[in-house]
Amino acid sequence: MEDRRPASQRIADDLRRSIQSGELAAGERLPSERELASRYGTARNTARAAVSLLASSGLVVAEHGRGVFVRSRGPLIRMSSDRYSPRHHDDELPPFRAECARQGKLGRVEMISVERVTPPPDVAARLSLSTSSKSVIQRESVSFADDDAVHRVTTWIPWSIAKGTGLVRPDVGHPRGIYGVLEGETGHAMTRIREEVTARMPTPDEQGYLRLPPGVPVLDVLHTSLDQNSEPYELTRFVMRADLAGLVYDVPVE
Amino acid sequence: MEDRRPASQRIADDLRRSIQSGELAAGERLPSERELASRYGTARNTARAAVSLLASSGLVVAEHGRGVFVRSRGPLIRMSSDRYSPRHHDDELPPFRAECARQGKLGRVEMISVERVTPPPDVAARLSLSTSSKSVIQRESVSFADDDAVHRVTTWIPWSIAKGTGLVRPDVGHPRGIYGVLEGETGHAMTRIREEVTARMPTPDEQGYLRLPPGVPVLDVLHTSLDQNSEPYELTRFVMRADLAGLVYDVPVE
DNA sequence: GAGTGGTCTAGACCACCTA
DNA sequence: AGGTGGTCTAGACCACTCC
Repeated sequence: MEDRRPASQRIADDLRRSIQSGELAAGERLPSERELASRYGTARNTARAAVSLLASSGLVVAEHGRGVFVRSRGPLIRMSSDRYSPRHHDDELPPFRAECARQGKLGRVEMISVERVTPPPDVAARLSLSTSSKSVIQRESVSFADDDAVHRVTTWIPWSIAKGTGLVRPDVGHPRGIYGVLEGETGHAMTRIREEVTARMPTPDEQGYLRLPPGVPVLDVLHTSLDQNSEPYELTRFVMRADLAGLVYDVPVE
Repeated sequence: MEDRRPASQRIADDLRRSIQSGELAAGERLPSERELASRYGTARNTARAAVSLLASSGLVVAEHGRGVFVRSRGPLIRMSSDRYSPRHHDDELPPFRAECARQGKLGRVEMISVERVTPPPDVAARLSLSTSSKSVIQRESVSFADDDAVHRVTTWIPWSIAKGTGLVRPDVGHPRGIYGVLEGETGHAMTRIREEVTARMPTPDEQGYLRLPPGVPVLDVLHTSLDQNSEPYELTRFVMRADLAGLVYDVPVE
């Protein structure tokens, strides 16, 4: 009966197995830390270490005063590459809200700010701008599905393009949103997009405004729109909760 | 001089600030846990909790017996959507090794297994197969850049297609790899791809074979290849270290 | 009030690395 | 040998939730 593995890992492994086998179903409460400690004959801290291993890998979530619960993973909000397609120009709902509706959720977008700012270096580089002062309009918003913040969206448009359009104000007022304005009022039609996708753990402020439980990474998508001259005219960064949202690319092989 | 925040968080915040300001540069060692404890007048456990907060968000990495070090983040290995393009058919190096070379690294792929298996349900569904027994060939490999495991690749091909080709053996022996075989010997030409992208924390076995430090999420990409009849004929799952690799999609708006 | 997780203390011993 | 992180103990008090 050798047991070379540390007690905390043994407890964590036992719990993980119980979860994966379905013995502990999604939403169910784990034994309390004190219960685990006495059951395994360890100090409470040790049982607690085991639970926090599972928490930091996103398997369970602790609720203060209530217990530790198995996280449930529903279907993801899927941001598809065809969300910019002309096929969808006459849709009733914008892509995010349509996807939420498809899953029986209520989509909602909350505008945070619209400002003329100096672009961060990675943004300036992709828009072929010098990092000269206040050369872009920055629009920030947060998208919700049924009160869960799903992603934060930050859009940058060169001031030289956005100047004089409705894009400098929070309410856009165009049936097709900012892309409608960009095509209709400034003549930039989207012909290609380029999206650079990474994943990482959230920063503390992202944890804050997305209300992220520990152990949930974010998808970080840097989107560039190219116009009919293959020139970049708009950049958007999506920071998405990876446990609530995913990406789908459906593309031709060229 | 109010300090309502817990001491461990205060220490973590101070360290985070030092790192972000560059005061603690990438690769540098943090003060030891005992040093932090005495500096802040807390128990060692408290200082340790602070450090492990940073570790689980991927900012630092602990090395047993040596210290805790600020993680450096180099440029990512970028898997681009054009890696399947006919434009690259005559390239000297396959896409992964070419990308590594571009970054001065040595790319290498290690074959793990080639087996005839019963497909997992999500795979069977996308290949329009019943989950009947052993209906696919499964090929597994791990890709390395300079001794770092960057991603694990699992490919499934329906047995009805792979039967009788070189795909049932580990060494493929075609200049263009498995896609060359699929096009040349079975007549399935790739016309579209569909990639479903999510991110999550790794499972314990992924932590093992990718040698993942804590606090590093993985990108989980489920790739489907469609042939000239828009039928799926091959599926691949990439599980990628998100701190070493990213994705790039460069696609037309249709 | 009883039970839960959140934080903390002040020790201890072990495993690993550097010298 | 001495310093580092890894694990653990046996307590304590606090904050929150539920009844």
